[in-house]
Amino acid sequence: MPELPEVETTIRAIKKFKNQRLVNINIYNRNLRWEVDKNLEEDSKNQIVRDLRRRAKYIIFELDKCSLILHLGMSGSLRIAGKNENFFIKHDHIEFLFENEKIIYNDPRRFGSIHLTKNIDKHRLINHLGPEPLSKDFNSEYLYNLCLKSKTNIKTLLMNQKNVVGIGNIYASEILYLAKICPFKNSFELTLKDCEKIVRASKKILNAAIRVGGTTLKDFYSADGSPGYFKFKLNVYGREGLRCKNCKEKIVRENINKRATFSCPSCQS
DNA sequence: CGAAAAACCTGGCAGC
DNA sequence: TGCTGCCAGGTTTTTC
Repeated sequence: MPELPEVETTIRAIKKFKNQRLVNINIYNRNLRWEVDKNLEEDSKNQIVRDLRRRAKYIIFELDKCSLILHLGMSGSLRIAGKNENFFIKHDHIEFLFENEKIIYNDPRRFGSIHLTKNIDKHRLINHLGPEPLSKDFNSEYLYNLCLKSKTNIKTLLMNQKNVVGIGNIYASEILYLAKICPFKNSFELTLKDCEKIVRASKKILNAAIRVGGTTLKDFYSADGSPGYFKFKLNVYGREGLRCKNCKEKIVRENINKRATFSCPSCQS
């Protein structure tokens, strides 16, 4: 479910666990995207959370001696509960126990993952990632150079985490609509000006989504239980057949790499 | 090498 | 009320 804004929203909701002691971890199902390491609980328990941050779509707990890397996959979410609350929901897989409360990881499709590492920058899930879209490293010159070298379409390029992180299927459509670029456009045909529009649209859309707590289509909720309201600001995603808010043309839905892709055939070229 | 397709899972929904 | 097939917010692995 979660793209950058949803992960960022989740992290903000659990930020209060920074400087708290991670007393222990309970794992009820080790069969996630990858099997959870046997030593993970033992090697991470009884340490202070020194920092709690996001890298790409990963949630990272910086502990005293190591880092925990958590990914929510397509359907994962966190929720906060009282330490002694024993209210289990189907697909609860992991509990992070703190002094007074716990964080529960739930994930129906089990595309998520958890890893423990001593050197996070060298970890295989982290070391190949591109720049953060909200950083200065993601700028029009950078994107333009990538576009020149790539043979694929611009939507696929934007969703490739080696190029830029955090952009998934929903926000890719929204960003390209705002930038007035057709998602099927060959990246090598884009101009520097086009790249500038895409970079600006990316930052604008992601920031706007973070501001309202992400996008809740059906099952995304922040760790404090609140939904995201960006659904009401979506311009194209899920709006096939409806009128473009700009030109009144009908929004179309097409597939790129088997993923639903939404655009206005009149505004985007 | 890069790009496309398959793979990992469960649940919900449309259609028969 | 089943059953089948398809779709879903992601990313790695395999294949071409």
